Amino acid sequence: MTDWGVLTRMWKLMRDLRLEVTPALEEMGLAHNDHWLLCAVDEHHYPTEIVNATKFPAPTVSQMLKRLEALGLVERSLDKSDLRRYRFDLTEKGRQADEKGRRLMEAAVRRRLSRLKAREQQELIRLLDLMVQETPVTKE
Amino acid sequence: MTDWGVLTRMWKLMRDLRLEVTPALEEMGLAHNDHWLLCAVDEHHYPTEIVNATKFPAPTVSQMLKRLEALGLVERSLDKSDLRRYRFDLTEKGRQADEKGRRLMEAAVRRRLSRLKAREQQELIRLLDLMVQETPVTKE
DNA sequence: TGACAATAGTTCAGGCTGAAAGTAAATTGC
DNA sequence: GCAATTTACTTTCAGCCTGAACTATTGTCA
Repeated sequence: MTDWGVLTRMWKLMRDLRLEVTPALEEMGLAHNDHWLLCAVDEHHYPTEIVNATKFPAPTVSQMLKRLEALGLVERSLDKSDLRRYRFDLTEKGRQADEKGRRLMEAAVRRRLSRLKAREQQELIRLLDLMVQETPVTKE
Repeated sequence: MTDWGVLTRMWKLMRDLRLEVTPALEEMGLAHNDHWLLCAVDEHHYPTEIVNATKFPAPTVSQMLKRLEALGLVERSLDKSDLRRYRFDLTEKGRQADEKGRRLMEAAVRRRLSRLKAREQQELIRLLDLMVQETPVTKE
């Protein structure tokens, strides 16, 4: 069945990409998901927004931010206009880690994606895009 | 850049599929990766083979098998010809859980895949297949 | 045969994840 | 103005995951 075929192939692909990239990320002190968080902090500066963007559970984000803060990759500051809120920003070190992680991951993808012709790459993106769209939540 | 685009889309897709399917799997007492293990046990009956097939670390497989055994989904038996080895098989209950999990995951994929035309679905599989092929390991 | 290496799998300790509960500030409604 | 509710985020705790070290059995070869 096509459904199963697509699922297993994607699963293997993501798994293998992760296996390729994890050792290098670990040398930087990053757990495998940390890089996605850095990306999120780069454009969403508040925990709630980061939760919405990444769909990681709130406590996970809280812990990750605490850890990344301890590593000096993100910086926490109080929002004077609403004392419940913390603002987070990438530090210079954080920006570099983000850059480097991103290059690593891109390189891993490119090794595989380069097997496709340019037109096929475009087509792949288009098809993935169709699938990524939100499915309307069905109520019960 | 195309590489990044493909990566982020696939990441989101897998994440969302997982979020959709996890609650139902949890009701069955399964953690999010357990289903892949059941699939593996269905055709590879020894831990070492399961490690190779899934690329989960050996201790992970060991723990998962112990847990699934406690749930009555897999069955452990000693290999008389090599006392270091254990053989694992799905129980009837395990086969049913495998079936059910698979139907759940297929349904989740189908909801998204059905947005593509039949020919596009075939094309997607073909492109994914090209990417999944093992990259020869570069020695240093 | 008997020492040494290789193989199969497990145990353990520590880190990551996430549901539930907690704290603190802001907002709402009377 | 002030109790009740909402919002923002954190802490707690239990469970899953995994690298390192371990046990037990088999294979090798002198």
